[in-house]
Amino acid sequence: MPPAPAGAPVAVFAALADPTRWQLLDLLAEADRSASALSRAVPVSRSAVLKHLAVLERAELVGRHRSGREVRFSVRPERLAATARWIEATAAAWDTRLAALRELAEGRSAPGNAG
Amino acid sequence: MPPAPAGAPVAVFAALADPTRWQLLDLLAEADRSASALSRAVPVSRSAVLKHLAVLERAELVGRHRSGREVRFSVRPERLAATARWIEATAAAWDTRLAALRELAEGRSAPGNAG
DNA sequence: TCGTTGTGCCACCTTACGGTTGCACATCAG
DNA sequence: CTGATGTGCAACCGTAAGGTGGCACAACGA
Repeated sequence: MPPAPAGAPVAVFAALADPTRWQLLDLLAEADRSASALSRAVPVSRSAVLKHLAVLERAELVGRHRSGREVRFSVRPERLAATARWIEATAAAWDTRLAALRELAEGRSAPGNAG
Repeated sequence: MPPAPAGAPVAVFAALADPTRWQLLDLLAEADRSASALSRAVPVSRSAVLKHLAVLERAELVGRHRSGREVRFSVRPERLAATARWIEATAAAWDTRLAALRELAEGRSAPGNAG
């Protein structure tokens, strides 16, 4: 159990914090696409799409691979799964603290041996 | 299983996308504190702390309760746990798609019966 | 070859975000 | 009452983020 969320995957959260980026992830979850193809499916320009893709790539949420003259992007589920696990552990840590507090409030003056 | 991440908890991700906010969550995970107390523990002003808390509160990651003239803030693990579950499901959906694709690449022309 | 489509990048604009200071008002301790 | 501390705003500031258009060059198709 992680005692304290010292180094949170902030880059991943930041990447996930934009609705347009989720649109792109949505599209990429269906099928790999190029930046140009994506820009035709979302209401922003290719340049904007490219920037979003760069953010997602830095967060390791998407990958790229050439296919002829095209550059296809694809989702990377592992990073997302790892983040989910990390969050879960953090939530559990919070919960543990609150449960201990609740125990005190119950009136059980000596909850075992904690100092 | 969610077929597609249509409505992602973007507010939560945005709230989690700032290191200072994580500092505050860290502190609050230890014990409930007031905005003033928090501002003494982090290198930013009380106003900045207040703004961060407002963001976290909107994302339902923290809660508040008065204690005399003070307003104490506390972490809310459920929202975080729910987000973890949501991410997990999304990652699983991505993984499923990629696994199906991989199956095709394997050469198994008829992957069971999927349409 | 020539047109079309895609990439890679740059300069630019606008707004939201993280941060600050400042002040009026409430509340607790002496 | 008085001082100290805390809350609740509001005004303001600098920077980065999201978005745009444009252009040169590469690669595929007829």
